[in-house]
Amino acid sequence: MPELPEVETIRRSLTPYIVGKRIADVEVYERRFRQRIQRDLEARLRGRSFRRIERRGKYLLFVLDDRQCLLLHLGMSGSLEIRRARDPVVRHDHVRVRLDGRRVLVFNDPRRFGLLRVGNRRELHELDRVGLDPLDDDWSAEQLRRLARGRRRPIKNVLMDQRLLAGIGNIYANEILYQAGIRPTRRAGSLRRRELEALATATVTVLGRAVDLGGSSISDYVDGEGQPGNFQLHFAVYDRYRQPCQQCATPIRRIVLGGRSTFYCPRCQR
DNA sequence: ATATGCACCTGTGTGC
DNA sequence: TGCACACAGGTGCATA
Repeated sequence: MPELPEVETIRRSLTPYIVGKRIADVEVYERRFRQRIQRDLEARLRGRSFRRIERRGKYLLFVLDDRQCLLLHLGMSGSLEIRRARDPVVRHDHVRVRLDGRRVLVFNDPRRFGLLRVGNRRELHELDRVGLDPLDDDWSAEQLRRLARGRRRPIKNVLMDQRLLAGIGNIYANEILYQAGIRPTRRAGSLRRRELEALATATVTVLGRAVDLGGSSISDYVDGEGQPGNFQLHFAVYDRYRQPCQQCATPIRRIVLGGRSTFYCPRCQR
């Protein structure tokens, strides 16, 4: 579910509830994830305080006061929400972090594709493999050119490769390519300088706009306060198979690329 | 280097 | 109603 804009929205919405707060207690109800939740996760968290929340691509990093960090990935269906400590535990609530007082941070994940792990930064090697963040200040067409040069893969696959660019998933790859007027199947290495510039710009504008709108809520995504996002109201192509392109009215096409549904306008994207 | 398929899971929508 | 099936925001691995 969550891509960069949703993860960033969650990060921002949780920050005021989390930063400076002490962890009064931790309850784990389910450890069977793709990567099993550590046996001593509760012990490592209990009594610690949160310094800040960082984001790297689709990962959230909760920095604690003892050089340890809680690394979290929401996978396909994960959510993080602040609730009242007395609220009932519901289906697929797997971890509850009780903050002092009446609040609790709840990790809920029906499909259990998420990841939750405590360690110091060098132990969290998942982060070694995440690429450039397109919302960082140093992101540029020049950077994108380096990533695309010589590659024969479709540009959409390059955008979604987390080792190259961090944070872009299926929704935003489709939307960014539409905004840039580039067909998802184009070989990355074949893009002209002007196209790469348009693509680098589209990356920033689309992701930025999505963050401003609180991300996309298709069926179930909500931020840390339970609020849905609104970017789904502005999809140009994603999930719009056969619907008219908003610029030229040509029906949107759907193909499969890298096993993922891919949507584009055959007229506006060349 | 790259492409494909599958595995990991549950939930939802569709057609019969 | 029930059932089978396709598909879903992600990632990692095995195989070609």
